Amino acid sequence: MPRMSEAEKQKSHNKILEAAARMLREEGTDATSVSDVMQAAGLTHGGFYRHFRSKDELVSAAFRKAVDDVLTEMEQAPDDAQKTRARRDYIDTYLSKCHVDNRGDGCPLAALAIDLSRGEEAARRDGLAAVDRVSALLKTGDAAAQGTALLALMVGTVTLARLAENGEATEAILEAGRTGADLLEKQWPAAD
Amino acid sequence: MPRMSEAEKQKSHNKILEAAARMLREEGTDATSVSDVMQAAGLTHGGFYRHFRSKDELVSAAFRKAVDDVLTEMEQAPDDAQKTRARRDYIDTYLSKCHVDNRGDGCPLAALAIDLSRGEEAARRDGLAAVDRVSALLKTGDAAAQGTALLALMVGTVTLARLAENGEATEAILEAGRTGADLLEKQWPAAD
DNA sequence: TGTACATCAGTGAACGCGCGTTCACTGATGTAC
DNA sequence: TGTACATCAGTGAACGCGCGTTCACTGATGTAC
Repeated sequence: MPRMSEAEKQKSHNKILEAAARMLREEGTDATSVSDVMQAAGLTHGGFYRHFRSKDELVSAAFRKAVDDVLTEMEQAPDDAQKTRARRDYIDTYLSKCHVDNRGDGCPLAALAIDLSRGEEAARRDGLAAVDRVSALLKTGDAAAQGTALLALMVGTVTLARLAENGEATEAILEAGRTGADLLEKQWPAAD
Repeated sequence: MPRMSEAEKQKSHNKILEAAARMLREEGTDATSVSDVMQAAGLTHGGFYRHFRSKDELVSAAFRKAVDDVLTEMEQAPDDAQKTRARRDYIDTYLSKCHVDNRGDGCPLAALAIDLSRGEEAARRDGLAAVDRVSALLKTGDAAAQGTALLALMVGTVTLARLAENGEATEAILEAGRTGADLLEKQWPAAD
């Protein structure tokens, strides 16, 4: 059966990355095994090291892919009106029960920031780069800090909401987050 | 050498809980082994099951202890003036570099909320109970949602700040969180 | 108060298991002539 | 364009290792008389 063509290899590579990006967000880095990822990608574990040098490298690559997936739409907005709309949609979707219930394709920071912060320096750098990127997209004016605070509130809200099992408690936490986000958007103090 | 007296057993029990409460917050639930905890408590791993039925039970107990440790001071404030002061201190300490750098005796929700949310129902219940308890202490008026939003912002801020390695980036994220917290405290919309 | 005995906290070897990683192997792919 | 051969993507067995948990054992503790 082997060997596959270069095009086939690229397809396998993408499948592994996609499976990892989903599973890592669902279960965390420690609970996601290389074998599980390879199986989800339709391959066997032995071939993993033709694609990545280590599990750590996969985690980094999958995290960056997840960030790209989640942000491309917002970053591609051509003008200010579109940007504002994309930003609104992002916040509304972020603070929704759907996001809380679907970790696998949700915010990579909400799912993995703690794991990354406990890992190697390279992993933390990836995480921090994502923070900067999302913060920049979220701010309404000049204040970078506004975007950062908004992101922090959103990450915290979804993290806490994921502790709730019944819809009522989840919704209460999300609603608190929405009210807070509104405040941070509209009342952020003008830069000095 | 064995057997120890009941008093000695209680001391061992407390040592195990304290070691676990610290190590779990530092490394997370998956990366903290029963053997590591027992060693940190000055015991050998085999005796663990005289104290807890499983690792899951230890995680729950240690999380609850950590929440108690972190909140007792604030909850014991006798009058409103003391409560306000304790609340202020809590927020200031929470959003400090010291808290970012010291996971082991920091906020158990910032350290473990994700792990708990991925675990058994009992673990999630413990986490949600902690959210309710802290939220109630953080709100300034009648609005429970205010406390929840403030907690979410604080948890998110420290989580993101822990991705940064150098003091400058950490401080920028913390400062954004502080400004946001101020806003949530002072500008929260009056209840209808 | 003293004695006989059951209890059980703590020890350390052992259990089965899944982990990340390595390796010999297969055979289609890509390349050099 | 056809042929010979090196490359290497993917397979599946195997590696050492640390995990959570169990267990036979020890001997001081607590209890019953």
